[in-house]
Amino acid sequence: MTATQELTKNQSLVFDALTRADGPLSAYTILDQLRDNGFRAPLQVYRALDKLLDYGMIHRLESINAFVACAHPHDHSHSHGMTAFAICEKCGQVSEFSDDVITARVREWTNGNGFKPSKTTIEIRGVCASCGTA
Amino acid sequence: MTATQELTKNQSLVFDALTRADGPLSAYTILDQLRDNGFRAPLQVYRALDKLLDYGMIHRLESINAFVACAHPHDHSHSHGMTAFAICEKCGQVSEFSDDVITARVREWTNGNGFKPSKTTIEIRGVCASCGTA
DNA sequence: GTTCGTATGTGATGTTATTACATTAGTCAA
DNA sequence: TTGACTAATGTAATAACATCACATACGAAC
Repeated sequence: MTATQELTKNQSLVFDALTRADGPLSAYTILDQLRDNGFRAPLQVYRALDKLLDYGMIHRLESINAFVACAHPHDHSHSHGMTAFAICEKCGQVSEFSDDVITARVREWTNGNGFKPSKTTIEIRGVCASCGTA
Repeated sequence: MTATQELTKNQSLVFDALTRADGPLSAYTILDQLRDNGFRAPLQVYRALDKLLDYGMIHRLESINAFVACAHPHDHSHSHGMTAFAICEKCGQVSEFSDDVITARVREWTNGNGFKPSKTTIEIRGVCASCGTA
């Protein structure tokens, strides 16, 4: 995988839709946005999303069944760590961060218990600073 | 809420189903198991699940859309901390644990960013020790 | 140009969750 | 006891999320 991944037409369309958006989008929202580009079926979206997830260009937010463009596309600092997400339930904004201490601590548990992790999800739902003071 | 929560008939049936199970169950699996007890519609299950979640007697596993009975029903040690789950993708077994360091670290981030958390999800998917050596 | 792997198109289906509305059962006060 | 209120339940329909199965197109390698 190179710095800038070569994307197919559908993958580009889906990635652009997520990049344009100011927050996470559901697969069906993406589908609706891309109807004018010839998208007809959910699978067109899901297949593109799968690849983009593979490439590490987007994230899936498990707790809200939505997808978001990676906030740090050029930053490989957390490529070996876990990424955590704070999701505002008021405005939908997502903050992405990674924490070495949490990563280490999770790895301690998995090592200690013989568990081979493949994907770790850390999602905090709540109310962001802007919405909390408003 | 007392030590032992008073449950309604449907709540008891759903809770018992989850307690009997040796792993997480989807809402529709629970529904199927309770057909003989008069369950007909998803809502009967979802309503009971909502209450049981409220009472802290069960957990929802966001990454696999399933529910599991709390592994430490009489242990209030992690009632103020976050609960993490290791989910084996081979056998479905779920290990539940809580970690004060992770809890503290997450709280540091939320405090530092003015984020008011309501629910935090930590789920590790992978292969458990038993399945890894098999 | 044939073969092969990858990407795409399309319809149908499977799975998870909620909305809307009707009914039942228990509690409490007048 | 009645009425009013609240919680729980029953049921049908629908919404939201995801995959399967199969057909077609496209590009690279030989």
